[in-house]
Amino acid sequence: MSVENVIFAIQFLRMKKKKTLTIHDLARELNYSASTISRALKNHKSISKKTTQLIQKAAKEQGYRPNSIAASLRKNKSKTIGVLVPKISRPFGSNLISGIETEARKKGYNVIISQSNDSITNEIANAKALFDSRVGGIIASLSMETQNTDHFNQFVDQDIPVVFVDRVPKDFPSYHVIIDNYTAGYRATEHLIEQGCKRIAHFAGSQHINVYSERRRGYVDALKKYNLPVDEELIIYMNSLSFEEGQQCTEALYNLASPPDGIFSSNDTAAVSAIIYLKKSGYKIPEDVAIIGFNDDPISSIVEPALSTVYHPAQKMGELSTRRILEHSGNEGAEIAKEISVMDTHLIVRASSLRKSTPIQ
Amino acid sequence: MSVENVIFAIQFLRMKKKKTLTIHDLARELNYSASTISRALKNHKSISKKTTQLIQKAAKEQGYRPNSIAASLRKNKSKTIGVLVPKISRPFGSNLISGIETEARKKGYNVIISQSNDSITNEIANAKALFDSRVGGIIASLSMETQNTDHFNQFVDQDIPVVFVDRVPKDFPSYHVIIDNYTAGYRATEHLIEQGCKRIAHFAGSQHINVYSERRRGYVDALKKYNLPVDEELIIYMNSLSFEEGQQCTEALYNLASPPDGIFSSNDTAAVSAIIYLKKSGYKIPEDVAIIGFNDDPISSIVEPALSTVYHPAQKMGELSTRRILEHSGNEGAEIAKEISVMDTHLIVRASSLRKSTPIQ
DNA sequence: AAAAATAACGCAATCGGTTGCGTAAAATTT
DNA sequence: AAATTTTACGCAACCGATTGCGTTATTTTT
Repeated sequence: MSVENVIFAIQFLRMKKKKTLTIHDLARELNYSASTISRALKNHKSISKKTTQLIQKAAKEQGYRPNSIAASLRKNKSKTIGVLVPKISRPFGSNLISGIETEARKKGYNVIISQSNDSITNEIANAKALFDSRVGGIIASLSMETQNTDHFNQFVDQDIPVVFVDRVPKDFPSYHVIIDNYTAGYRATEHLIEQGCKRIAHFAGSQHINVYSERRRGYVDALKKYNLPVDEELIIYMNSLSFEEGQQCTEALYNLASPPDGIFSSNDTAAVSAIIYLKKSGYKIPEDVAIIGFNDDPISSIVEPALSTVYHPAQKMGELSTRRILEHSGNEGAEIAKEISVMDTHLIVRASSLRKSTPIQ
Repeated sequence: MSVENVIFAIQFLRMKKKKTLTIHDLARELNYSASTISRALKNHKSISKKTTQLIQKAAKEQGYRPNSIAASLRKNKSKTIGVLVPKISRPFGSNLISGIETEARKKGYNVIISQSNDSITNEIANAKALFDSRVGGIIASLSMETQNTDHFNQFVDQDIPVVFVDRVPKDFPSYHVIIDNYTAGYRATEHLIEQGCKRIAHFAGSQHINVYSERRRGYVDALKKYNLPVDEELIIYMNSLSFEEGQQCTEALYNLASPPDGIFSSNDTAAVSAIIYLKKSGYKIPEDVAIIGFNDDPISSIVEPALSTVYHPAQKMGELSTRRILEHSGNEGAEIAKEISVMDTHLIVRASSLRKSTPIQ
């Protein structure tokens, strides 16, 4: 058996794994240097038209695919956006990500996702992982537990753009993409007042999270504006705003001596749970209790009566966040310390809050 | 101005961007070679305990973070799983991804997502992008349009494990993670028959997609088994199984001379749209029409009457798919041509199909 | 025609870990 | 004590693309 044969045998065993074509393979074959191949493939002007075409043609024919890992290493940054959200499987999370993915892929960026499950420990670990893979930017929505955001400093230090979405920290030199939660909370409450509610309860979330404290602030101010008393008994602070928690809290709420005739919930899930609980308990919605939620989740238009809610542009927020990252990546060292983008939102009035019997104006 | 000053000035301008610590920086500082640092950080046995501890301590103190891009390049594969689904924002998509992310992160893998929006063009482009970023494995659920899967060959050629989930191709040498759609369709239909339905319609999806053709096959066989006629007029082939399409098709269906008394829908969205349409039209659910859907989306337990459906373990399927990838990556060149994992599912019977008035047994 | 400018490409370092192989020193065996 | 093995580490190539700088050949300018 000759040496030739041995080599052949080994190669045969490895045949399954075809070697991927590199820029150097093309260089050798076409009698050009790797640099020229690289430049030709990117339409660099210093390479002649003829050569460029020849190289591109050969690359295409032979199915050359660039190794973006190598490019990333060399350029010390990857065309990748890291995403850090509490939960992917919630409508907000998946719509946000869908928006990010759509916009990112348009520009040739990949999207790496991670979820904190509302745990700060996970959030920190995920931030590390995203950093290690040298993402070109990061889009984050904070976990319920997050009070300190030091784990995002590493990105700023490297001039890696950070965009906080929806649940954002108070002070952090980065991009923010949010909605006006205060005004939304105000308008939602005002709407209930206009529908004749006198005693309006509020399902609140953790108050160190901006979205929940702002919604609460809007709620309180609307009551004050219309000279309604602010009764702390009617503000229910929930941990998760889950369906189960919503049911329990509603039950407690309606065991009060004087239960509310309206509920502004900080999310749709809890609002829907209230609707279901109250209907079962014999209350009429919206006649006895008018209800408005937040987010416009799919369930809100399915429940009966259909839930009034605040539209939350999750998909659009994802798209805008991505654009912010890409803009920043375009002009390195942009001198932006902080930029807040407030996206549009509006009430969606459905049956759960519309008392046809009491037209206000 | 001395040269020193010039350099200082330049460095000052760049100060914003702190240099990241590399293995070589540590090597220089600790008087070891880069190889030793690298090995020590991975607890390689050829490095003494003392040195290992010393190096790990220094690395930790100085906040060293490995550049996983560099590692990926050298090892020619990344600890990254690529995901390709039709739509992230649908419950199935987001739950699947959630499962993938959970399992992947546990093992230190990143997850890159992409959505085809049910377009074959996007699917091909996304497959390319995932290949270019040299993912360690790929998990895919086919688009509605996909009939040819050549764009997945590049992964097989490189021995990059491919897992198809839910919507899978007929013949492809890879892992498959599915449910038994035939049996599920059979049981769902059987359930309606047991509830006294005699004329059962079926909302079907594109028949070149395995999940829809299998469900249809189960439906047909159940009818035959119970000696009910198979009326092609009652099998509605939809394109998207969307809410709107569901409503339109339901309308057409109930304009027939003899409309059905039961509907087995291939998804929950269309089933819910039928419930809402029929209720509005004065039909009683389940007395006049018993309905069962597929997937167990959140809306199915919110709609009234609550929708009976087939449980779809999306999250679990994501977790298992990920495990398949990791197993394969563990033992290179595993001789697996094809492996099909069928996950458990079951009926969830709710009010929309439960005719208390007609207990069969 | 000489000088200058431009076009078209190659060289070689670089990004930051990883790893096969080599080697000196220490430990163990005979 | 000599021979052998083991321990602990370094050298240098490597992964594949990118890019500053340099070098011819060609074209343009004066």
